[in-house]
Amino acid sequence: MAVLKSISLADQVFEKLESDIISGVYPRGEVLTELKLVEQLNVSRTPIREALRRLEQERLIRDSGKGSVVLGITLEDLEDIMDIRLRCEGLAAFHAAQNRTQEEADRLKQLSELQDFYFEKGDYDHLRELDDEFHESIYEFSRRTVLMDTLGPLHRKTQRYRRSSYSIPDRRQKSINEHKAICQAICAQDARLAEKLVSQHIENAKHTMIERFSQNG
Amino acid sequence: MAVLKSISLADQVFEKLESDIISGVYPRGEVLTELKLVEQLNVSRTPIREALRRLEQERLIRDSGKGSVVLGITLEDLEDIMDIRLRCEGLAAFHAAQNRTQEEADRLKQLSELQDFYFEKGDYDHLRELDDEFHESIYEFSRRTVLMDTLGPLHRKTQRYRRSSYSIPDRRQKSINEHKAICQAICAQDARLAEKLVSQHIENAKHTMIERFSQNG
DNA sequence: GTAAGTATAATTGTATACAAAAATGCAGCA
DNA sequence: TGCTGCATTTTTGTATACAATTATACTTAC
Repeated sequence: MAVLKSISLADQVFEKLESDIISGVYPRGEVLTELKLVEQLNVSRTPIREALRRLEQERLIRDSGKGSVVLGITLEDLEDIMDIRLRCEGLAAFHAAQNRTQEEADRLKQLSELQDFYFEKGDYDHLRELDDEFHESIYEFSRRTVLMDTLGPLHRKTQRYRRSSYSIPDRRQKSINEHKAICQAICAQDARLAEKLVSQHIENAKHTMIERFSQNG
Repeated sequence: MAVLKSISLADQVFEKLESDIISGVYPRGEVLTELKLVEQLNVSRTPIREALRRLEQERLIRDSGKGSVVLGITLEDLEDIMDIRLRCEGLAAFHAAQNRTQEEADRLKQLSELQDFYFEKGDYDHLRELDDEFHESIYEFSRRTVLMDTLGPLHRKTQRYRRSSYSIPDRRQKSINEHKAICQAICAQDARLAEKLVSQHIENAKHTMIERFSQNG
């Protein structure tokens, strides 16, 4: 039978806090003390401390000497994150086009088709999840650990903003089409084209996000 | 009197291990167990565990279930690191040129002049330290936390390779001159020029490093 | 001699205990 | 009333204790 790997409490706490900070459950400026988290999460301080040290390393919180201050992702952060992705994510696509296996190419094609399906159905939550998986897959298929480890966390940090920008019908349609073109380039192992298309895709996504959030404040 | 901030054991352990892994004291593949580190470093498991979790987050080690396996920085990693810096460090310089204070401009000018001085003296260890500080200063002066937090760790991870490439006289001289030009652009608040010069500088540095290490293996 | 099984070691995960530092609050006194 | 000083509480840093799991080695039976 399949052995389910038990995930440690420390990992669970990290994942929960990371997700809650990125999604805004804990707003910027909120102070997290170890004791409060012990009560909220019903685990001892040890796994909580390990999770906090990792969150610090990701700059999602800052140690203030008296509790950890939530930093989260500001609009300026978002702008820089998208600037970095804009410049580097094409590189991941370049390597992915070169290093992908046939199974991985099929998987990408499948993801692209599923996006069409859920778009027709109007299931936009599912659509956004597929968007996440599409980009994470490109990192993974590049087989470059530095790119994966650099772009992965940056991508995850855009979650809250991405969710919102997916509510714009026009952008939604265009994004799906861009994914389709990227998928074709990677399947055809056209590394240069894949690189160029991904850069353009991120550029477009950046402008949509920034415009949307610059208004709302 | 000046109050010396006491650094926690966990931070000390992290800094020592990070430095030792990056510089190659612990070679790739070596297994670090908590108990061994307890004996070597004479601290309890708690601070050691916190340091290990942070090193994992930086992908300098990997948890194997039975000890932490040292990953370190491979030549492929170096190539990707330099590719990312090549694309993004100019952006940091762009913001630094716009956001620098007068004191920071002066500091940069001072660093550049010190490099001339130690070059004349033939003190190349000191020269490399100044190189480090020059680049870290640009990240800092950009006032962009995402860029600082992305480029800082990547830059630090090149340390071992950088040290060695500084032993090439020709590159040493050119590097100093490039720094001087970058410094002038930032002082003149010419953001576009600073961006371009930094990109070229990293490109040159990358080629020197890769060439040098591709031979030696 | 080999294999199986059991006892033992090693190792990590989690909780708790204890210490030190800093903040808080309260009481007493001017 | 307002301030000072001490006690209390809060909070983190560090060490240790205990549990669970897995690897190791030894012993015994065949």
